[in-house]
Amino acid sequence: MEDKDYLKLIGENISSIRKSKNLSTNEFASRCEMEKSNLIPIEKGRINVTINTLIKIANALNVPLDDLLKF
Amino acid sequence: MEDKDYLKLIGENISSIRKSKNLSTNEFASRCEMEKSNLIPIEKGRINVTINTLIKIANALNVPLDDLLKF
DNA sequence: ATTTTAGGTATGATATATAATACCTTTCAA
DNA sequence: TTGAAAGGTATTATATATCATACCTAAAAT
Repeated sequence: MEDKDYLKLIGENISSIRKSKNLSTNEFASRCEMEKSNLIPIEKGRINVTINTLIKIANALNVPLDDLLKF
Repeated sequence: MEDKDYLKLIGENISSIRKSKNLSTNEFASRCEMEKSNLIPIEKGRINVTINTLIKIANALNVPLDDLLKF
């Protein structure tokens, strides 16, 4: 599997968990203490996220890190 | 748990798996197609690795990504 | 004794993740 | 019929991940 594919899957995981918790991108960004302009491309799989960012996201979504990395 | 702690744990995971497979840092770096000068600080938990790098590492070690992220 | 090999550090260059801000469009409630 | 609130994009700036290379020390191998 290509790197890009992993990023896309991670983005989809994040996006679908966020939606399942009824969080807007704004609310989500504020919980992550990150910029929406950075989070949306992450959900689209356009950014090669760092582990610290993934941890922030997992915390904001209140899920274990593993949930973001299911392939 | 602090970000730094996660990085340290991930580094320890990587280091101990590498050693358990009897890989030198040079051989490891070459399998990752990465620089040793970047991998050693990762093992020390000094670098906020990206997902693509973690995936390269997991592939080089022939373990699932999850194995690097056990806390 | 000399050479390898292994772990490790230092440094300058380049690519890119993230911040910060502004803006656009559509939808829907007031 | 306006004006929030939603998803999304664009851009500039800053921090830092990764590359590329050179170098050091200690321990083993020859």
